[in-house]
Amino acid sequence: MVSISPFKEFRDECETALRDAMKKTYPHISFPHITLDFPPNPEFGELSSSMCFELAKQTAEKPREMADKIAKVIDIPQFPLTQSVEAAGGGYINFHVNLAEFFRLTLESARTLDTEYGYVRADKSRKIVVEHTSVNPVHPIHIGQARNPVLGDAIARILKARGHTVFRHYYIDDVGRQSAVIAYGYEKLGKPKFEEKPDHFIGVIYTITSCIMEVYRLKKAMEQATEENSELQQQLDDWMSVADDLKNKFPKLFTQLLDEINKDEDSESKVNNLIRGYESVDEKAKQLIREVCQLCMEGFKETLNRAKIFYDSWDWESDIVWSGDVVQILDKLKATPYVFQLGDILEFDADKVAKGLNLKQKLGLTENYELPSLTLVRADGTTLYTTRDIAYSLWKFQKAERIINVIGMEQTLSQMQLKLALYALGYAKQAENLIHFAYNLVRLPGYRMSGRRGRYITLDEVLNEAVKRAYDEVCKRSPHLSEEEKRRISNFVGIGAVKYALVEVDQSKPVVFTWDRVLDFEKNSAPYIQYSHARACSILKKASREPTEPDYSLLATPLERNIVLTLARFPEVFVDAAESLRPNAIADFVNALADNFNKFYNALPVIKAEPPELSDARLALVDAARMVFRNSLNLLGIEAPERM
RNA sequence: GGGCGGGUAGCCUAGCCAGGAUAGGGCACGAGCCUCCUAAGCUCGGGGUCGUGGGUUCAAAUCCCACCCCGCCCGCCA
Repeated sequence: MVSISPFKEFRDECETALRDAMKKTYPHISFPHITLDFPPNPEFGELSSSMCFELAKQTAEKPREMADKIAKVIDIPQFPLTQSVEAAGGGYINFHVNLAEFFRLTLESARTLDTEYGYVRADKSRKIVVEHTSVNPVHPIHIGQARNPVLGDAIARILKARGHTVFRHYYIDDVGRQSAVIAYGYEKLGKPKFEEKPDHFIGVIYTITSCIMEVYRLKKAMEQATEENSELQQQLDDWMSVADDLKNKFPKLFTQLLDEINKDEDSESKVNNLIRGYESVDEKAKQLIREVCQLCMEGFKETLNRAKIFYDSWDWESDIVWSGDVVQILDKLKATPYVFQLGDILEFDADKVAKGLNLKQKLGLTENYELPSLTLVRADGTTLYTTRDIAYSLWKFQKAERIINVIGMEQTLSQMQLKLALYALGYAKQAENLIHFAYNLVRLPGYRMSGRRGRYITLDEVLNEAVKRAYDEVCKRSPHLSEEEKRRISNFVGIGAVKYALVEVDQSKPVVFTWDRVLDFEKNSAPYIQYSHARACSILKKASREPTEPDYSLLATPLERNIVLTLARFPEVFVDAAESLRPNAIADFVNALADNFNKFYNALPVIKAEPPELSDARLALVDAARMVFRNSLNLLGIEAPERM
């Protein structure tokens, strides 16, 4: 017999047993749902119910008396996976699994399903767009942003394994002010050719240009201020110190850009002209901005490919604008009662939608919280990011029935406004299927990373350092390997370590970046898990035989029990991770498996175990563990190596 | 001021949605383990007011209320 979810078979047995027993012993008591938990201690079995504590209220009995009665009437032979049932403690009902049967079911299921084991298909396969990364092409991807592609890629992989058709989209935000600033700087430098990685060079130009312009703007504002303004002064001081940094780091570029920008009477309006020109398909602006963005994107692709993160679609924001979709959506919005003119600008009344359609509770908002309105169109007629995102979202909904936007939690409000705009337009179904997967920031100790200020550690640097550190480790541990093999291993170890560190923590928690954290090659890290997988492979390779005559009743140690329970639960963990969008649940799970496996590895022989039936049973166990390591790591986009 | 998210040993973290038996791990620290399938490993040890105070409950890290601390958002930025 093969099960797609072995532990669930046992769980279902326990549930059926409890229902049957309740019918026999307490036919008149109603019990809406049966809860089964993992007991804290192996002596309490593998599943346990505390339902008697609750139900005892309806009888006059003590919970323990009820538990005794219920346990007594359960007909064990009817349940092949169940070894015994007993009442315990103050009123628990503990179920002990029939281990030999359970080993057989779990190991044979894994063996049969192999690359599919654990990947429980959803009842209904959906088309899902996962939009992730979408880093603006104005500076290299930094480690703060890198949490996005790693999480997004894992989510896409998990949903695909769940049986959905997943499209991974990258939204290239080339329409806003930032792209215009970098394009402006790039042109001022005479569209230089450069040797280094394009996104890195563009990041420098962007930061310097943006900084010079910011200093100008603030100085001007100070001059115009009638009285002393300490806030402005503070901002100016801040940017002046950024300018000093940049001048020291890039003296030639800085001076050159400063000179060129000085030649313009009003750099601000030049940039604004670019923004306007780009939106209205001015050929020169179009050519210039596309060129810069394209260059930067080449750099991104190089980095992301290296991290084994791929996309199905690269969506240019400008295409959405130029196609007329944005204007069309604006017209439709104007026809609703939720848009109003405020001076020269057009506003969207998000609160009115929430109130009018009675959505506040549904959106998790308190009734008296007033949602801020959203500016749709600037006084100069250009649109804003979220406005364009409305059109983009509807465009995505042409491809899929559900959209998951992997976007930082600082954009919660605008994502909410976006959703409300869909409601306002009458797309309630789409609005409900628009999911903001919000993740918390990655910070450097002491300060937040800032692209504009050039304060960041790039993903490239982190990957390089990780691979380098991994290389040193490989040389230390496996000096006999060929140079090529060492390089190959250090590559997947280093990159795996970085990805694992970013996916391991619950997405709602902030992560403070330290090298220590990311370059951890010990327990609770990708290398630790990869190593465990490699160990399993190594045993199987050395054994070089199939487990033809396993006797699962010989697997009697707690170490073996723990492994099989973990393996059997993988499908349930997977389903939860997929349904709740919690990739870190997979990371947690596979790390726990590695713990169990390494303890087993250390304590018990496999190949040399006697009798051969025990050796075969252990081989089957190791093989199943190998598959679950591999299948778990696949979900996280981390390589499962056969040796390292 | 309002909204959202977070607060679990020196540091990091799981468990919280669906309340149950002794709050799991990891790092760091101390003591051990390679004639034996890979020591990126294993064994043992100390280390906890689960932010604070109330409430609900037979039972609260978990649910409710209030408060405190940290972060983010409330822009004609994205």
